[in-house]
Amino acid sequence: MNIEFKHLRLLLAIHETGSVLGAAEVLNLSQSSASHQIKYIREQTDVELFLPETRPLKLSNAGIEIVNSARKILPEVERLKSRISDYKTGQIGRLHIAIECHACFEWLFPVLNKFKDKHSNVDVDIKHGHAFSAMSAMRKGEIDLVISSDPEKHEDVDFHELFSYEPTFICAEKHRLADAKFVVASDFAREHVITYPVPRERIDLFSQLLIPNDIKPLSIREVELTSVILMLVGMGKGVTVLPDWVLKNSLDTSRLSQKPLTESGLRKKLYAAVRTQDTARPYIQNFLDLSRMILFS
Amino acid sequence: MNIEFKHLRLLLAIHETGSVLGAAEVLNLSQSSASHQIKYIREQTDVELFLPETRPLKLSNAGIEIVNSARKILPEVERLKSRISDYKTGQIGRLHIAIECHACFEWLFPVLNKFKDKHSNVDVDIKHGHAFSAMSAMRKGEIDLVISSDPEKHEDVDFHELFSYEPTFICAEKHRLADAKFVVASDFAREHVITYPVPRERIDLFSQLLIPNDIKPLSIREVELTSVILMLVGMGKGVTVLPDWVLKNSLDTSRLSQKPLTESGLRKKLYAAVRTQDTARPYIQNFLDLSRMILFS
DNA sequence: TATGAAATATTAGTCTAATTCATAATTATC
DNA sequence: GATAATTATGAATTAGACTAATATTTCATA
Repeated sequence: MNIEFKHLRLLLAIHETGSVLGAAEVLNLSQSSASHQIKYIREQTDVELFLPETRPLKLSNAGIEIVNSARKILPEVERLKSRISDYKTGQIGRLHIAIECHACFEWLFPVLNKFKDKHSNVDVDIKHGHAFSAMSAMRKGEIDLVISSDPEKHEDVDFHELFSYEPTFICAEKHRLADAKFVVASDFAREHVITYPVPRERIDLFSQLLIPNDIKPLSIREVELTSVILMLVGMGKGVTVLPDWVLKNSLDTSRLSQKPLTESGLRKKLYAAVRTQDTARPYIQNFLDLSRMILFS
Repeated sequence: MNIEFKHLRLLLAIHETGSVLGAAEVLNLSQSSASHQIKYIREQTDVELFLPETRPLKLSNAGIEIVNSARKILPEVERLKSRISDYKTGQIGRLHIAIECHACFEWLFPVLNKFKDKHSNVDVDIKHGHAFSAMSAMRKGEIDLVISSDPEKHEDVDFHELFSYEPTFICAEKHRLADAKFVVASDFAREHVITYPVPRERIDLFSQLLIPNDIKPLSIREVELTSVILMLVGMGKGVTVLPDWVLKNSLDTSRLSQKPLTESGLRKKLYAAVRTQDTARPYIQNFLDLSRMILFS
């Protein structure tokens, strides 16, 4: 037994207009075509669809069954079509984000708050557990955007530059390095370092300075929250390296001193990676715009 | 934008098998056909359905939207098909009954009780408010079966004989007519008649005896319930005429006397009218069988 | 970076089936 | 009973769905 959407639409239209001719007009069909379709449905279902000799044409109980189903099915199809349209215009969608850069939470949260105002129908989430494989997870469709500081080349992935930042040395204001013009790698050999509990290679201080220069700090203490790191540093429990923007949003910077790393200072860029097929999506573009602006607002 | 059931089925199969080829095999399609269909869907929707370079093939967020809709729509279609099948085999259906004969409730209720045991999925109901127009209401599809004692000729309606019955005179056992061999029309001129609150023409006593002979009883009292009529008759408040079967089911017949009407007795037949297109339906036949047997069980 | 195997895309041709026009049949209405 | 309106049918046309053959792409080896 084969039934198509058009048959459901036709029966529904007949039910509503009370005639085959009227239904045909509503559906922009010829009367003949409508008649043929009805014949086809009868052949397929082998039930009487109408009551004989009634005008306006009335449906039999079996016909009513079909119309009832049509009333469930057809709106669902229309809903699907409009969801596809909404998807194209970027009104709906999914934005599941993975961040490789731990300090990025500091600016990501305000960005997402603004984002949600505009795109209430976009499913926003921050996904953990993709630390190493964020890029391949994105290519597999598990996540939609990766915040990363080192772009990789992939056919199907676009890297969008967000902004550049400076990893800076931070210590207590009474620290021995608080008055230095800048800090170099060897300085860390005498320091207790406080940093995030993530692999060393993903921390600027290590990847940019300590590993290349083969320097080991006196100790490394791992702390999850940026504000707690700053508090410990302020108490003189150690020093840290964080992006320059972090102190901008910190409540209490009075007891902290911020210095460039190396004489010329370090520079890093932050990127948002999205699938090429998603790059043009309006809400993606909006996310990029918001991210680029957030540090200057 | 046009989407057909087959497209939903295909995307669902691709999602489940993880490849176009696998989906094509499941759906008994050639690989080429499946590929063409995908192309068509992409043209229609203008969205990317899949993530590039993933094996097993993964759906994009838009593709997932479609699959989600497919999971709602396709089962609904299957449900419709199986309802149509059930309808053909008589497992489901509607049996909305109108009765012209008021006393028929007496045997109709037990019939329907038995009927419901066998046909739990048939929507059974007794419809009032069609007293005059029951036949045309049935032809319009508002009801499905009419219990009637006078068949009319209609192209699209079948009358099925149920059983014949005898309208009989009933009075209290100490009534002056309690010992008569039979009762004739003129006898009623001296009687208080108790009957149903329905138009006279639809009451056997009037249509068969009193109207043809132009006889008027002393009074007419209208009572809804058969058992109450019998009680009043038993108390000597009047006499009545009811089908012979009524006393069979009555609890207390001891104080009542039952007599034929006219020397030869009256004979009437009861019919069930159904639309011709419904006559062959299994549950209709079963209803007819049960009705024919009920008075002899 | 070649190479072969597997999966997907494309092309062109065939065939089925949907639509339409013209017309017939039916039904309603006066 | 005649006429108008509606529905059904037949034949021709058109559209489009399927397949086979082939090309292309992708993947995993070497």
